[in-house]
Amino acid sequence: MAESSEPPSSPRESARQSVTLQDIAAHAGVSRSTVSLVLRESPLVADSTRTRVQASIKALGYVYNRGAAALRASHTFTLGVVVYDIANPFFGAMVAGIDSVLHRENYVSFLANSEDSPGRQQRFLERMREQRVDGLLLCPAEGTDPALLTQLMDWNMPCVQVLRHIGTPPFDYAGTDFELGVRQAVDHLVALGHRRIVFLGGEAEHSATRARHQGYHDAMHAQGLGEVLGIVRGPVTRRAGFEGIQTLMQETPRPTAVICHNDLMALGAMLGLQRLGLIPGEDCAIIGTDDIEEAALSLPPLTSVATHPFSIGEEAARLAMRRIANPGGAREQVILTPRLQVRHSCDPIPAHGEALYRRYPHATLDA
Amino acid sequence: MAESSEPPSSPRESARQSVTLQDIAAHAGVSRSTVSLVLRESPLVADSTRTRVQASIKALGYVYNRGAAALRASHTFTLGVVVYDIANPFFGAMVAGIDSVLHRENYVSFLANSEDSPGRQQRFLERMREQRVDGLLLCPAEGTDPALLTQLMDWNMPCVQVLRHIGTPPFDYAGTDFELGVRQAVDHLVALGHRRIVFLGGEAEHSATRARHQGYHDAMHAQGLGEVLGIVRGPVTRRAGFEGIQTLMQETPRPTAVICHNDLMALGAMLGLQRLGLIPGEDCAIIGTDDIEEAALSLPPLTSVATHPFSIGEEAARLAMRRIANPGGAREQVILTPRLQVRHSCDPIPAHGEALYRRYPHATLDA
DNA sequence: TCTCATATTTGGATCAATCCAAAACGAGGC
DNA sequence: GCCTCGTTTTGGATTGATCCAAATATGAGA
Repeated sequence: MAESSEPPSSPRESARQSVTLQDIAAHAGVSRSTVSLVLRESPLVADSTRTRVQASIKALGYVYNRGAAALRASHTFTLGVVVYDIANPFFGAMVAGIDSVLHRENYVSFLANSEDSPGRQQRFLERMREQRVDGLLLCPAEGTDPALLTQLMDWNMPCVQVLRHIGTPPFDYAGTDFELGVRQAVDHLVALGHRRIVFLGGEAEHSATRARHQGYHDAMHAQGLGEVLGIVRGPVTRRAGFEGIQTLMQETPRPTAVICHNDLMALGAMLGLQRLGLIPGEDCAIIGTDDIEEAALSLPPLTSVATHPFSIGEEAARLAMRRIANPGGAREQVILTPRLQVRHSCDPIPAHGEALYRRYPHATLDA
Repeated sequence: MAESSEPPSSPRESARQSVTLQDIAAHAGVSRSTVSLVLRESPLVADSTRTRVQASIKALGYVYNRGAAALRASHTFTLGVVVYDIANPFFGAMVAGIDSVLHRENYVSFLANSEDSPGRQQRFLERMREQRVDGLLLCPAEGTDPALLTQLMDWNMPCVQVLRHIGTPPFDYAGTDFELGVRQAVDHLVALGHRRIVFLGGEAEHSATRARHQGYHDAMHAQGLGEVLGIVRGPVTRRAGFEGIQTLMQETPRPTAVICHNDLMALGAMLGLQRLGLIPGEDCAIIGTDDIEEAALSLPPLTSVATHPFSIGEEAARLAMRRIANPGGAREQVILTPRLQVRHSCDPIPAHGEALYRRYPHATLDA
């Protein structure tokens, strides 16, 4: 129906169907099998043969058919990647890290954005199974049933969890030490003289949140501030930061410092302070998590726990490569060390005159 | 070698190789062909048969093999997507838009980050051909040879260009009206009383830059400001904005307003002003392009030409679906209309006392 | 020159689906 | 009871590579 009589515009020799191994073999005077070996860069074939075959491949304009190869071979050189919010620049950087490693390894990846919906995630994973991908990189959607891991094992599908994890060890995982990160933030604030330190964000539904809350709890206790204030649970969006801090600032006594679940929240929180006519750093210190690029550009520049998304992506991809090469090997957890990137959102600014921020009482998230 | 004697942990019946159409057929008492028709939701099969077959499929735990299907069928329900900077939140949003459409259409996509390298892009495209993807969504890397389009036609590979385009029409394209966007920015500034308006950024190596420059040129002439100032070409990164504006501010007479190629540059430019002790809006108005999420969060909130990346992604994906369904159809260009999102980076702030921004003379991109 | 080990090459079976032309079925009409 | 026509179903050919065991070529040493 949609089949025109002729391939519209190719004066070349794509006229016939398509060139196959068989054609190359005939042209080069060898067998199909030998051509196949050349394509796969097998050391078995003699140099002279290899050269001849390669010439034929070029001459006939051969195109390798991965689908056909995959039918028989055990690998597809293909990976599935699931993130839950690709619009978040943190994940953009992470995907860039993944891509850089896969490119070197001659792998290619399917990407899906689960939007934190376990159903959507599940559909994609099933599709990946149908595509016979060699493995998965998975940032599990919030609320994912831990049984998913068992399912993937049943499927015999290597899976590296990234950033968040579900189920119980051992599993493959690449992420950062969130507990340490929060501890660094708390210690930094305490050193600056803060005691009323709140942790803002997270619903405790997944590991990355639990780890942060645990880190906060432990660090506060270690500093002898255990019960001074606490954790405010909630979503982790800009808006949640914007609104959350405004609520916090109405409490008495006020907190003097807030550590945010991620930079998006922290940037929202700074805007929220401004909305109240307060000054980030002076009226309330703010620390974010992730150190996305934007963090350096806010006013004041945001102090943030750098979690190195690009590196996490690289490590996750490398781990997946190792697991694919050795499916039975011991599971690994690659935990990067975060680093507190100190900027100016905790500086007590020497007050002189009207606070500049108060010039923008109209600051909102939408305008 | 890496083959353990037993699939490690599946008490289920994945014990044997894998379930094929043949097995389903036997179980349901029909032929292979019928099962295939059921899988493809053909209206040919009788309801009773369909039900029976579906039951068998479920009972045996069948997994569709896309590789095998692709070998014979004309479609793979697979797409290749190439962007040049996935870490840029603009592209994150665009990819999210693409993903949302593809998900509805039961398509799945390979993603590559070309890093604006034509070589890397070419490698990926060849790989996509090997994978027999049904089509491509391509944001061409800077410096891509226009002959690429001819090559893709030779390959018989549908391709929708996004945001940038190479070659000459007709081709499929989805993007925004950059010329109009810049015109809106210029007109807005002129209405505020500005005359010394500079356009900052772009190397004129690709369509999206040329269109912006053209739009600037036309709008300035329409306003009778043709030769007042001009375009400063260069890279389009945050750093370029940061440094570019500092150079501009040392010229005499200074520009009073700067329109930036994208928001990243604009955010960098605002920081650059602060570094000089100048105030965005008051000492120099700034307008960005894209209206990424961060734009609302800067201080002052950035006025920006909204280009709706999510919608562009959706439109591009929909166009690709149409082209795949009808390869011979007339090429389409889907051009969205940008909208000037006015915030406060052009407000002449009533001066009172020391400018708050001057409190952060240490503002840099790295700290 | 013959043997034996090593280095190359090969053909047939196989992977798991789709395509297609033809066969089987079932219900009306004559 | 036979014929026709539309609806379902089917078997065989086909897609294009890899796997594997066996065949052949090559070279060194006796």
